[in-house]
Amino acid sequence: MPDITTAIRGCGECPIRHRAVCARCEPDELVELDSMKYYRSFQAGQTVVWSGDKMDFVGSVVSGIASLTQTMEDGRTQMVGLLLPSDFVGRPGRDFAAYDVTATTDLVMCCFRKKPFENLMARTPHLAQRLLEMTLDELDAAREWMLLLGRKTAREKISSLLVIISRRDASLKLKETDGPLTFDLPLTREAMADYLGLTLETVSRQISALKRDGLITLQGKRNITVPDFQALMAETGDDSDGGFWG
Amino acid sequence: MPDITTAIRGCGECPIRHRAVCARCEPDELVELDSMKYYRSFQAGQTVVWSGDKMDFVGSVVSGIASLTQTMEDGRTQMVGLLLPSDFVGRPGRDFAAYDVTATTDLVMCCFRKKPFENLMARTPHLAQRLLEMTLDELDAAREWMLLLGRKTAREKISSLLVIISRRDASLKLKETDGPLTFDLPLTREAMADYLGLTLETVSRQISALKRDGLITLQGKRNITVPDFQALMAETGDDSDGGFWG
DNA sequence: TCGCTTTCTTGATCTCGATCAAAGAGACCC
DNA sequence: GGGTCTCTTTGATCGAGATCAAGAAAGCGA
Repeated sequence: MPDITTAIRGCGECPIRHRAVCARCEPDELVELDSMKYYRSFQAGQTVVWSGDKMDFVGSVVSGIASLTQTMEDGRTQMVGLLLPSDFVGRPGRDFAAYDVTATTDLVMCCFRKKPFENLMARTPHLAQRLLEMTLDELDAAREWMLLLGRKTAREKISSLLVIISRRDASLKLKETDGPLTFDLPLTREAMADYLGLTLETVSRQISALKRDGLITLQGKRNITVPDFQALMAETGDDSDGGFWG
Repeated sequence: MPDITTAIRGCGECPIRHRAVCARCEPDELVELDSMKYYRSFQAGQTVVWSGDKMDFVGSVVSGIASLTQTMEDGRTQMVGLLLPSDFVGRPGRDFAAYDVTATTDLVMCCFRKKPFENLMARTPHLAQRLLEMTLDELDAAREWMLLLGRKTAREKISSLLVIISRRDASLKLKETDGPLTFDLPLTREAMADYLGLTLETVSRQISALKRDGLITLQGKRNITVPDFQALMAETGDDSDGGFWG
């Protein structure tokens, strides 16, 4: 059982972009495991690292969801990755974060101090191969997303996102895929918009439209039921066989 | 010096999606190097592999440019990667192509037969680490492109593409970056549109607009001069320091 | 040189999603 | 309960880029 040797709590404001002024970014909790790794937990909405900041660790998600986002000077933002449990973040050999990493839900990460991790990698050939596998998967996902961002309509984008989330949820629960499927959206409308390259109003309207058309039903704002998965799939524009995400 | 032991000229049908109309796909030339690798050359426009086809090799670009594209059932296409000399394509451990790979210009590839290559990888730890590096670079590029596809305007997209191409061209020629910069576009308007998530008409209009505004001049359709690189950069929406592509 | 094809440009119009604006629905606190 | 958040929905309008439609320019083979 890990021993809590440190617990830090920070504070202040978080003005996006001009981060020099940001005094409280990471009121998180830190749990020391050994000389190489430690757990850190974040509440939903907290920032793990800012793009460009020094990042002296790599890590993987233990529980919860984190997002990678890029922001332009004028504030336009695009989510470029969603990190689920077991996903890896950080680049051995690079000292600065390339993206903003944010906790989308409550989040626990297992962090490895960079130097020891790099040493481990040099000693363990299998580790690089495993990371290569994972990175290639991420690259495939990123390219799938490029098709979505570049060519899909708003309705197709929303449907695709719902399909992906419900698929993942179903696989976690090991449920059969026929019959109604119910799950919670782990993202706000705004986060969905940032992921899909839309505005939050359009996201809201398209969700309402899918509801109106009987493709989904809502309980509250975040809980979604898909009565006919195939029907929703047909709205995504993807091959019916499921393609990459299948 | 490699010995030409085989020279094949291939052909047939291409039954992927609606490609049945395609009568001749890969009239390429093959140059055997050794039991593990060989060269193949393609003319501009030829297809290296179709998405979903069996792919019993991995390879890297020797000269020319290849593109990775994804196509939806109704024909919408999105380019998801541009392969420049030294770039790698194919995934060890996967037997089928995930994307259409097309020669954008005349192209020479160095192909490695998959099995021997996988054996080599198992024996050579450094190889996986090198591939990991390259894949992480591609992932960064893909994510940069996601921001472009999701959030940039048509003018910003075109400017970004021109900046990337001119940067690469300048670095190949080892020219100083101040002063006018001249280069040939290696892509048709349609290919640019597929890369940028636009239509070819919009690409054409935006290029005309940049010309009208004095940011570029054209000699013919493909040869572009950038009189003031910083001015063009300012149109991309990116940080002035160049960010990832710098 | 003359077609013929491919590539590119430009114009007119339309539409989907953005933008601007307001109000509803919860959650939380006092 | 009221007050004040944040998140979400919905309406009205606008505009960037798509679509439809001609042509122009360039390349190429006969």
